[in-house]
Amino acid sequence: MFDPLLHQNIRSKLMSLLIANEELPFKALKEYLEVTDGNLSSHLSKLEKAGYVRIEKRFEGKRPRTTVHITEEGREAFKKYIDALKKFIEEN
Amino acid sequence: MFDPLLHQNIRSKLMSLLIANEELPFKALKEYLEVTDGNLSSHLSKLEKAGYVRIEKRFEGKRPRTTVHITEEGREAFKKYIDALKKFIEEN
DNA sequence: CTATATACTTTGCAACACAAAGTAATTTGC
DNA sequence: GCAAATTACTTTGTGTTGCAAAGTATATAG
Repeated sequence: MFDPLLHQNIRSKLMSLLIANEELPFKALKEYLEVTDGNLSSHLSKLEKAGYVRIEKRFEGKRPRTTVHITEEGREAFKKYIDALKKFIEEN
Repeated sequence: MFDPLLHQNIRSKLMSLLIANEELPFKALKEYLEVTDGNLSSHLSKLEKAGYVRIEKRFEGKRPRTTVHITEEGREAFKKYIDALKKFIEEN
């Protein structure tokens, strides 16, 4: 079984972006993924709830600045997911 | 974007089985995939509606015998999907 | 000082994934 | 030989998802 949290279009790409970039702002993710604000927000909540990402809210001057970071748990889960995909591909 | 019809746990494996076996009976699929009848039935309908599989109902003696076959369209879609996965993996 | 923009979150809803119940024929036990 | 269990599915019901639209709150522009 592929981790159902990661075997999903937006979330698999989101995690991939977070692996490559230690810290990504909400807006950047939104643009890379071409999703609406609400959609991204709900996917992030789901990943956060699972402990795969950490969401950091701080202020830059007076504007809110939400950045997303992958956690160790998220990194491991993603690695496992990629390994499962590799195995799947080898069989096909 | 991964084909959302194929980027799903049960359906990606189902299609993989159909690629490897020219014809598979309902029951065999059910056992390989470890799903309930209803769940398999609905996934098959979805794939059939998309033109990815052909569902053949014939009688073996007097018992209904439903077998599932991949279509040319399904084969192509799966190939594209696998290629997309490969690309994704190479980047990760 | 109203109007537009930025940066999100909450709400609402259609589509989805799944199991449980239903249907129909068929074989088994007594 | 007929009730009970099995085979082979389909339909129904329901909680969960995925998504966009609307909402909130502050900030900048005209």
